[in-house]
Amino acid sequence: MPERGRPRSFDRAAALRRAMEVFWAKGYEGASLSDLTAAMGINSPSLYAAFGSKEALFLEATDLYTRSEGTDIWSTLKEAPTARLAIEGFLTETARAYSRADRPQGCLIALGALHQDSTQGLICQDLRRRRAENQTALQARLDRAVAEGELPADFDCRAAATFFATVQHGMSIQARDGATHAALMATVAGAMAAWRTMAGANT
Amino acid sequence: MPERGRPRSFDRAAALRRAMEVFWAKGYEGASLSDLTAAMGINSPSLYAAFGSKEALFLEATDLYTRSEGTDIWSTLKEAPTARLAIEGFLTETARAYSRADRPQGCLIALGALHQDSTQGLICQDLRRRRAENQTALQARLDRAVAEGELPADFDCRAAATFFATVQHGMSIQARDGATHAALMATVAGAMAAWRTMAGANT
DNA sequence: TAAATTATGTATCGATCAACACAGAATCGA
DNA sequence: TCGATTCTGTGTTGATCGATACATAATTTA
Repeated sequence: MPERGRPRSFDRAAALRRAMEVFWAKGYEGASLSDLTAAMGINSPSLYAAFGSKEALFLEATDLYTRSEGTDIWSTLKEAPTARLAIEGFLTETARAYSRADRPQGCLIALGALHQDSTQGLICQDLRRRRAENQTALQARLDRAVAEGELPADFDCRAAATFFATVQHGMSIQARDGATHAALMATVAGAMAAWRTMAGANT
Repeated sequence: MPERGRPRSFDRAAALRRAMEVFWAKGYEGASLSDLTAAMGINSPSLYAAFGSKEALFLEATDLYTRSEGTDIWSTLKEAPTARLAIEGFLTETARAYSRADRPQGCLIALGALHQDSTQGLICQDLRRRRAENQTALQARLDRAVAEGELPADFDCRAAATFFATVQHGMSIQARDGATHAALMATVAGAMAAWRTMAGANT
């Protein structure tokens, strides 16, 4: 019954993916409707009919980003057998994802809208929430390791999660500056050097 | 002889400082001429007469930023007696500078223009150059420590500089997300934990 | 086939963008 | 005092921003 009237003549999911790539490369402000409609292959009335507004399109695009581009990173974090391998895998997957030749460099969540503004308060807030959720996921993995006795009880999971999340954010800027995969891995190595001090050499 | 014709009725240096704060808070794209002229207390023709264009104003503002806001961070790096204290001081000063209540949070150089665009290619390029210079300064300090025998000859100065520069970039995003000074210091502690592994426990 | 419904393309809306034309005002050297 | 020079405020420029009005096309239900 949702099939009444003239059917849509374009692939909504494909158009959303194109929009995601534009937002990813140019940020929310930097992506104009002209950029978006050109990449999506549609005219603006079709965009508004299908997605509602530029804001709503961005929110849907970030959702798609999290579901498609973020899965490797966050599934590695959760499924790795030890906390150390979880953090190392998390950062290694980040280095790989941020330096893919066929994708914009860096992270849409980290770089999409950093300057709060009256016209994009909602966007900023949404990305900020997503970044906070990521940091929470990091901390949850470390908390689990403490609960399972893998890490000492006095391990500061909150501080460590803050640190590793910050490193990941920095890697977005580094990648935007054209850093190679090897350069990003140098940062990963540095972060894992911190791990050895924080968790002890035996973990 | 530069005093001919009607004298300027506003303080050019003070106006530049106001412009710097607007760019710092909103980024290059996000700062409109209305924002700038309102903060500077002048009309747009005065802005163009005194600074040339929005682009030129931004470049002058980043220069002022480097000279005024960046001095503590980079003088600490150069003047600290040991490499370890240099890095620790560099990061500690960063944490302080990025979380000042009377300033925008994070760094103008890191956050001012991350999305390359035809209209702001020059701006992006300039900020990128400045970020590269900062990383070079970090590496130079570490190179010096190796040359002086403070660090082992096989210490990877380039990788370490990449790592600490990346941490600093991440702290800008962290600060933009409202991180307290204490939270930023948790990241500093993480980075210094890496130092202990990289340079050995005795440095 | 007719009525209802939804999508598309063209063309445009008012608002805002960065930048400037122009005339009057304020200082200079002569 | 006077011309030359430079700055200031008002008003406006063409371009672009995000978002729609409107007529037409394409489908479903009756």
